[in-house]
Amino acid sequence: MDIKKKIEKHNIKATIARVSLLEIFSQAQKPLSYEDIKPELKMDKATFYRNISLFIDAGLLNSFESNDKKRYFELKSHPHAHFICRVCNSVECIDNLNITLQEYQIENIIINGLCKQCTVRK
Amino acid sequence: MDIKKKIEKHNIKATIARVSLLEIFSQAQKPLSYEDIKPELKMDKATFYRNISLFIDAGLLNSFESNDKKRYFELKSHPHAHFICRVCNSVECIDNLNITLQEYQIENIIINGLCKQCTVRK
DNA sequence: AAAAAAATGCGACTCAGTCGCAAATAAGGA
DNA sequence: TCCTTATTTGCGACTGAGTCGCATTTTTTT
Repeated sequence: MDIKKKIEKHNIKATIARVSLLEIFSQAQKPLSYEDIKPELKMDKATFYRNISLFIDAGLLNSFESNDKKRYFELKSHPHAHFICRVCNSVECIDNLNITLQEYQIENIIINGLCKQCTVRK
Repeated sequence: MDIKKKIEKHNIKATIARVSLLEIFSQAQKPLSYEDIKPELKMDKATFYRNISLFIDAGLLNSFESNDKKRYFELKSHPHAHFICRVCNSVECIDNLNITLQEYQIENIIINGLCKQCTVRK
């Protein structure tokens, strides 16, 4: 089981709850909010957040806030930016965008505005 | 009264509550959260949020989420990015960063990571 | 000045996220 | 295998941002 090893590599015990949680993120193609995950969640809300924090601290997960007050989580794979549409609230991953800032260490970039579809409709 | 005119320009009635609210943002040098504003707030929480939404829809204010689960508001003046530090949670305005995305309309950019001070301390 | 429309305050509510604690599960000896 | 200890989990209660309906106040219109 690949995921189990991935967890244990970070000195975290691979409990059933944790493996199933990371599995959800592995199968997703884009960031997920608690609301997205809730239906298929087999653990308590508190446990969910505790494990999410654990994964974030370990560097396995990334989290950021949308403009619609939702917090999104995703697997920390390759660094990339996220575009969040003000109108339709969709979240898109933006690759091939390289920004550097002197003396700052960038971990995530969120761009707010109008997505392709919503720009056209204006 | 400058602020009053600014509000009325957007077809919004310049009530006392609204003028006082925009005044707070005019005097601030950086984005403010509800928590920051609360002490000097003279209106009800509901009214505050209603007026904030109004200003945002009118394009007078900008809002974005920090990584510490707080929502920040600021006057929409010149377009610029924001840097939020994962460690000290400080919010900094980043000028002279120009990013363009084909077919997307960018309204705000939030960069998460480690700020200058916290990068050094690592 | 009266009637209609908009803005506000109030209270109740929702929902994400947190915390303490007790029960359950896992790990480590002897 | 049994006992002890450390971790993890579920449960319930709680906080705090943000929303909603409704009655009251303020503003606008006729």
